Amino acid sequence: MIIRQIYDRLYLFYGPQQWWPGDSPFEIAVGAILTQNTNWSNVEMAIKNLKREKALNAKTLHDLPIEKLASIIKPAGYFNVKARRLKAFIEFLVNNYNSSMEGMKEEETDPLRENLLNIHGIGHETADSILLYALDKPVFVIDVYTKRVLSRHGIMDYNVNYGEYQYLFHQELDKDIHLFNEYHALFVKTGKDYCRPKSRCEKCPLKDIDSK
DNA sequence: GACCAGGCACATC
DNA sequence: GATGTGCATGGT
Repeated sequence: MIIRQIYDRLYLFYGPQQWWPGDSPFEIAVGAILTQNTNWSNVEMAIKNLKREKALNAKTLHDLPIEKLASIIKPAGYFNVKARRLKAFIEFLVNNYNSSMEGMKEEETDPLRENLLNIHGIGHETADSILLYALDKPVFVIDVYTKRVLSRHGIMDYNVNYGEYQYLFHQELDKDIHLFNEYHALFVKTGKDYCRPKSRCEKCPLKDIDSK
Protein backbone atom coordinates (compact mmCIF):
# COMPACT_ATOMS: atom_id res chain seq x y z
CA MET A 1 0.00 0.00 0.00
CA ILE A 2 0.83 3.64 -0.37
CA ILE A 3 1.69 4.14 3.32
CA ARG A 4 4.38 1.49 3.09
CA GLN A 5 5.57 2.86 -0.27
CA ILE A 6 6.09 6.31 1.18
CA TYR A 7 8.16 4.88 4.00
CA ASP A 8 10.32 2.86 1.64
CA ARG A 9 10.84 5.87 -0.57
CA LEU A 10 11.82 8.15 2.32
CA TYR A 11 14.08 5.57 3.93
CA LEU A 12 15.88 4.96 0.65
CA PHE A 13 16.27 8.69 0.09
CA TYR A 14 17.35 9.75 3.58
CA GLY A 15 18.49 6.60 5.38
CA PRO A 16 17.98 6.00 9.11
CA GLN A 17 17.36 9.08 11.28
CA GLN A 18 18.41 7.55 14.61
CA TRP A 19 15.76 9.28 16.73
CA TRP A 20 15.16 10.31 19.52
CA PRO A 21 18.21 12.46 20.30
CA GLY A 22 18.50 11.94 24.07
CA ASP A 23 20.51 9.96 26.59
CA SER A 24 17.71 8.41 28.65
CA PRO A 25 13.95 7.79 28.68
CA PHE A 26 13.57 10.63 31.18
CA GLU A 27 15.48 13.06 28.98
CA ILE A 28 13.34 12.02 26.01
CA ALA A 29 10.13 12.69 27.94
CA VAL A 30 11.39 16.11 29.02
CA GLY A 31 12.43 16.84 25.44
CA ALA A 32 8.98 15.83 24.19
CA ILE A 33 7.39 18.52 26.34
CA LEU A 34 10.03 21.15 25.60
CA THR A 35 9.80 20.70 21.84
CA GLN A 36 6.10 21.56 21.64
CA ASN A 37 5.77 24.06 18.80
CA THR A 38 9.49 24.74 19.07
CA ASN A 39 12.61 24.15 17.02
CA TRP A 40 14.74 21.30 18.33
CA SER A 41 17.91 23.42 18.51
CA ASN A 42 16.19 25.60 21.14
CA VAL A 43 15.28 22.50 23.10
CA GLU A 44 18.90 21.36 23.04
CA MET A 45 19.96 24.59 24.71
CA ALA A 46 17.34 24.14 27.41
CA ILE A 47 18.40 20.54 28.04
CA LYS A 48 22.04 21.61 28.17
CA ASN A 49 21.07 24.16 30.83
CA LEU A 50 19.24 21.48 32.83
CA LYS A 51 22.31 19.26 32.68
CA ARG A 52 24.58 22.09 33.73
CA GLU A 53 22.33 22.67 36.76
CA LYS A 54 22.33 18.92 37.41
CA ALA A 55 18.55 19.16 37.30
CA LEU A 56 17.73 16.60 34.61
CA ASN A 57 16.23 14.08 37.02
CA ALA A 58 12.83 13.69 38.61
CA LYS A 59 13.87 14.32 42.22
CA THR A 60 15.71 17.57 41.53
CA LEU A 61 13.00 18.86 39.21
CA HIS A 62 10.36 17.95 41.73
CA ASP A 63 11.99 20.12 44.39
CA LEU A 64 12.96 22.98 42.08
CA PRO A 65 10.87 26.17 42.40
CA ILE A 66 8.86 26.65 39.24
CA GLU A 67 10.30 30.13 38.60
CA LYS A 68 13.80 28.69 38.75
CA LEU A 69 12.83 25.91 36.35
CA ALA A 70 11.34 28.43 33.94
CA SER A 71 14.55 30.45 33.89
CA ILE A 72 16.64 27.33 33.19
CA ILE A 73 14.52 26.26 30.22
CA LYS A 74 14.17 29.78 28.82
CA PRO A 75 15.79 29.09 25.41
CA ALA A 76 13.03 26.57 24.61
CA GLY A 77 10.43 29.34 24.52
CA TYR A 78 7.02 29.37 26.26
CA PHE A 79 9.11 28.81 29.37
CA ASN A 80 6.40 29.61 31.93
CA VAL A 81 3.94 27.27 30.23
CA LYS A 82 6.50 24.52 29.82
CA ALA A 83 7.72 24.81 33.41
CA ARG A 84 4.15 24.12 34.55
CA ARG A 85 3.84 21.21 32.12
CA LEU A 86 7.13 19.67 33.19
CA LYS A 87 6.06 19.98 36.82
CA ALA A 88 2.79 18.19 36.04
CA PHE A 89 4.61 15.34 34.33
CA ILE A 90 7.14 15.04 37.17
CA GLU A 91 4.33 14.98 39.69
CA PHE A 92 2.74 12.09 37.80
CA LEU A 93 6.06 10.24 37.62
CA VAL A 94 6.86 10.74 41.31
CA ASN A 95 3.39 9.88 42.59
CA ASN A 96 2.72 6.83 40.44
CA TYR A 97 6.09 5.38 39.54
CA ASN A 98 8.40 6.37 42.33
CA SER A 99 10.20 8.76 39.93
CA SER A 100 11.14 5.93 37.60
CA MET A 101 10.52 5.72 33.88
CA GLU A 102 11.26 2.00 34.13
CA GLY A 103 8.13 1.51 36.20
CA MET A 104 6.07 3.29 33.58
CA LYS A 105 7.48 0.99 30.93
CA GLU A 106 5.82 -2.00 32.57
CA GLU A 107 2.32 -0.62 31.99
CA GLU A 108 -0.15 -1.64 29.30
CA THR A 109 -0.01 0.85 26.46
CA ASP A 110 -3.67 1.90 26.21
CA PRO A 111 -4.42 2.74 29.86
CA LEU A 112 -1.01 4.38 30.19
CA ARG A 113 -1.77 6.54 27.16
CA GLU A 114 -5.04 7.62 28.77
CA ASN A 115 -3.23 8.52 31.96
CA LEU A 116 -0.60 10.52 30.09
CA LEU A 117 -3.33 12.42 28.22
CA ASN A 118 -4.85 13.40 31.56
CA ILE A 119 -1.67 15.19 32.60
CA HIS A 120 -1.90 18.95 32.12
CA GLY A 121 0.09 19.95 29.04
CA ILE A 122 0.36 16.51 27.48
CA GLY A 123 -1.71 16.09 24.34
CA HIS A 124 -1.79 13.35 21.71
CA GLU A 125 1.53 14.05 20.05
CA THR A 126 3.48 14.50 23.27
CA ALA A 127 1.93 11.40 24.84
CA ASP A 128 2.68 9.30 21.78
CA SER A 129 6.23 10.63 21.49
CA ILE A 130 6.85 9.59 25.09
CA LEU A 131 5.24 6.18 24.51
CA LEU A 132 7.22 5.43 21.36
CA TYR A 133 10.56 7.09 21.93
CA ALA A 134 10.96 6.88 25.70
CA LEU A 135 8.98 3.73 26.51
CA ASP A 136 9.36 1.59 23.35
CA LYS A 137 5.61 1.24 22.83
CA PRO A 138 4.37 0.63 19.26
CA VAL A 139 2.38 3.85 18.86
CA PHE A 140 2.58 5.95 15.71
CA VAL A 141 3.23 9.65 16.32
CA ILE A 142 1.26 12.10 14.17
CA ASP A 143 2.46 15.66 13.79
CA VAL A 144 1.98 18.65 11.53
CA TYR A 145 4.45 17.25 8.99
CA THR A 146 2.67 13.91 8.76
CA LYS A 147 -0.58 15.71 8.03
CA ARG A 148 1.04 18.08 5.56
CA VAL A 149 2.67 15.28 3.58
CA LEU A 150 -0.40 13.01 3.48
CA SER A 151 -2.79 15.82 2.61
CA ARG A 152 -0.42 17.19 -0.03
CA HIS A 153 -0.54 13.82 -1.76
CA GLY A 154 -4.30 13.43 -1.53
CA ILE A 155 -4.16 10.58 0.96
CA MET A 156 -6.06 12.19 3.83
CA ASP A 157 -7.64 15.56 4.41
CA TYR A 158 -5.53 17.88 6.56
CA ASN A 159 -8.35 18.59 9.00
CA VAL A 160 -9.11 14.97 9.86
CA ASN A 161 -8.52 14.40 13.56
CA TYR A 162 -5.45 12.89 15.21
CA GLY A 163 -7.05 9.53 15.91
CA GLU A 164 -8.00 8.92 12.30
CA TYR A 165 -4.52 9.74 11.09
CA GLN A 166 -3.05 7.39 13.66
CA TYR A 167 -5.56 4.65 12.81
CA LEU A 168 -4.43 4.73 9.19
CA PHE A 169 -0.82 3.99 10.14
CA HIS A 170 -1.80 1.35 12.67
CA GLN A 171 -3.91 -0.39 10.02
CA GLU A 172 -1.37 -0.24 7.24
CA LEU A 173 1.82 -1.08 9.12
CA ASP A 174 3.14 -3.84 11.36
CA LYS A 175 3.33 -2.65 14.96
CA ASP A 176 7.08 -2.37 14.81
CA ILE A 177 8.69 0.21 17.08
CA HIS A 178 11.74 0.56 14.87
CA LEU A 179 9.54 1.20 11.83
CA PHE A 180 7.34 3.70 13.70
CA ASN A 181 10.39 5.44 15.10
CA GLU A 182 12.08 5.91 11.75
CA TYR A 183 8.92 6.74 9.84
CA HIS A 184 7.88 9.61 12.07
CA ALA A 185 11.41 11.01 12.01
CA LEU A 186 11.46 10.74 8.22
CA PHE A 187 8.20 12.71 8.01
CA VAL A 188 9.80 15.49 10.02
CA LYS A 189 12.88 15.43 7.81
CA THR A 190 11.09 15.51 4.47
CA GLY A 191 8.53 17.92 5.86
CA LYS A 192 11.24 20.42 6.69
CA ASP A 193 13.08 19.90 3.41
CA TYR A 194 10.23 19.71 0.90
CA CYS A 195 6.80 20.11 2.42
CA ARG A 196 6.76 23.62 3.81
CA PRO A 197 3.67 25.77 3.45
CA LYS A 198 5.42 27.50 0.56
CA SER A 199 5.82 24.45 -1.58
CA ARG A 200 9.19 23.08 -2.69
CA CYS A 201 8.00 19.98 -4.49
CA GLU A 202 10.42 19.86 -7.45
CA LYS A 203 13.05 17.64 -5.82
CA CYS A 204 10.83 15.96 -3.24
CA PRO A 205 11.42 12.18 -3.03
CA LEU A 206 7.64 11.77 -2.97
CA LYS A 207 6.80 14.04 -5.88
CA ASP A 208 5.25 11.29 -8.05
CA ILE A 209 3.26 9.74 -5.20
CA ASP A 210 -0.47 10.25 -5.58
CA SER A 211 -3.36 8.37 -4.03
CA LYS A 212 -5.42 8.53 -7.19
C1' DG B 1 11.76 42.57 10.53
C1' DA B 2 8.82 38.94 9.23
C1' DC B 3 8.38 34.18 9.42
C1' DC B 4 8.86 29.71 11.35
C1' DA B 5 9.51 25.87 14.72
C1' DG B 6 8.92 18.00 16.33
C1' DG B 7 1.46 21.75 20.68
C1' DC B 8 -1.64 22.51 24.13
C1' DA B 9 -5.19 24.64 27.07
C1' DC B 10 -8.65 27.74 27.41
C1' DA B 11 -12.23 31.26 25.97
C1' DT B 12 -15.86 32.24 23.09
C1' DC B 13 -19.35 31.58 19.70
C1' DG C 1 -18.25 21.10 17.88
C1' DA C 2 -15.61 24.52 15.46
C1' DT C 3 -12.72 28.46 15.61
C1' DG C 4 -9.52 31.86 17.70
C1' DT C 5 -5.88 33.19 20.89
C1' DG C 6 -1.91 33.26 24.23
C1' DC C 7 2.33 31.42 25.17
C1' DA C 8 8.28 33.21 23.71
C1' DT C 9 12.83 32.00 22.29
C1' DG C 10 16.43 31.74 18.60
C1' DG C 11 17.60 30.75 13.61
C1' DT C 12 16.88 32.08 8.64
